[in-house]
Amino acid sequence: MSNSDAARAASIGLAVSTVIFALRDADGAPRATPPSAGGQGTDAPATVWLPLVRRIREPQCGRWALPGGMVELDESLEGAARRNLAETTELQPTYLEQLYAFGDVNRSPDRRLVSVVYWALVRPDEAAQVTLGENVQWFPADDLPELAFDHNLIVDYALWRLRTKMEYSAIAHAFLGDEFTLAELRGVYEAVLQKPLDPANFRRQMESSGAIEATGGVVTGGRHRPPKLYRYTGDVQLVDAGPLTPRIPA
Amino acid sequence: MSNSDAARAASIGLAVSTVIFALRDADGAPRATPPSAGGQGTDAPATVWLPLVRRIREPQCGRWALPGGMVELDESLEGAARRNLAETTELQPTYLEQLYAFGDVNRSPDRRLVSVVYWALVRPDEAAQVTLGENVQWFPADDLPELAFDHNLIVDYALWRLRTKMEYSAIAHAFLGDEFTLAELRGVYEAVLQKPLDPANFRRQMESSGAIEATGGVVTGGRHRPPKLYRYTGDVQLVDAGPLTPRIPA
DNA sequence: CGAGTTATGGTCACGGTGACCTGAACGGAG
DNA sequence: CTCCGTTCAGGTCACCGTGACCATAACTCG
Repeated sequence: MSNSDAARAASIGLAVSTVIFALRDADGAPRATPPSAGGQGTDAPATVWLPLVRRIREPQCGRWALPGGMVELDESLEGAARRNLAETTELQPTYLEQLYAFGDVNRSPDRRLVSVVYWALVRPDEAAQVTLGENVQWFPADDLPELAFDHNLIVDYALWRLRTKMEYSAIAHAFLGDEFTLAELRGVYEAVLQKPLDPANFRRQMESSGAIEATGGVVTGGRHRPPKLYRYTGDVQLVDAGPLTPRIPA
Repeated sequence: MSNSDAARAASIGLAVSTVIFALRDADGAPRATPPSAGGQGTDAPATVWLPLVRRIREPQCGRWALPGGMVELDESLEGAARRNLAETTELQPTYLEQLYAFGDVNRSPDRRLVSVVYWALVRPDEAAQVTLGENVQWFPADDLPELAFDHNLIVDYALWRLRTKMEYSAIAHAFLGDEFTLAELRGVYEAVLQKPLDPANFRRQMESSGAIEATGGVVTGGRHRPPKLYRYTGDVQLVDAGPLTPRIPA
């Protein structure tokens, strides 16, 4: 329709970034309890954390930013997100979903840049493997420094999506291993939603949802009645993980 | 990180497309009742329709496709969507929200193309102004021909989003004028959700939600008790219309 | 005026939820 | 070995939103 759109549009840069969420202890410790092993069970309240990388190039050199990079010609958007994740943080997320495409004209001071942003959930034991260093560190999601570009806005939006989706979808297990106790699962909800939940009511809701089933095993070693282990059945759809997700039939 | 990403990525084309939804009579008539005027009230069941444009260039020349085009260097993504809408269908949507970024490697046979897709809701009186022709026509959203590229997938996803969001958000009024009767509002829900709703229960829910208020006016002329007119209060947030939407405080 | 139609208001049974209580099953202290 | 503190696990109960349904109101048209 316009005169010279194809030629001009070719110079818009296309990048991907990812907001990676993991649960860690409030003091920053990597949340010892991997998949509910016999460990003495960290019961300190967990909070939401995310890894950031320090920019080593202009513009905004030195500032913390979301991991990301340009999209290659021969990779999909999600593929580009996974590649950048592996390259910068060595993470292979349990859950990965597109969040939003940010494309304001002046969001990057250099050239015109459109970023397709993904958000990811990783298990604590995975998160612990992130090689920290001068240029990669974990930050509490609710108390971030001033980030590069519009990344503060992006993280806030991703955090809102995480908390909203946690209330109506079954994504909590992406923070846990294959087997988990109800207390651990409840801990995930409490960490994300930032409010205590009644253990008995939580149990009733989870059991009636059909999303989990008992494995038969229990966890011994605690100074109390041994809790049963559960796993996700997969019966409950992960609602709206994108257009390619099989939808619940009407 | 990679070797030549910036240079290669520069040649990925960035486009926007929009799925435009409007309600029309099942036979395709433009849904006479504009903003609940004195007209004799079309009470034929409405269904969801969308306008498509015929491609006049290769690739996929001749096929029907979503209205859209390339993003210019000096316009935002939403701005590009609005411009393309105005250019191809002369529409200024009441509601416009980003849907998803589609970026599979082979979704366009020609060159690598990433499309940021928006979805829009327009009022019937607006929709009636769309200049139809050989290359612009309305189609029922649930019975589409084979479209160009991956546009069938896109429309299906947009339709799923519309129906899902209709159940928990207050977007129905985007299909109506400033003032409307509860029957008209209920008709929107019934058309989108494809199921009849109890008039009395619907009234109760709408009134208790605080989303609407009576204007004081009524509609006379029907062969029955005159219904009150309502308007949206704006108190109820349009949930999740993107990162820039003010969020409900915790 | 009566018939037909929709608007509007009310009742009632049911299911899910939050608040709360009680017993079960462990480890540890004495 | 017993008592105790803890969490697990199962249950009760009041409340509220919902769907199904009934009744009356208020208009037009024949």
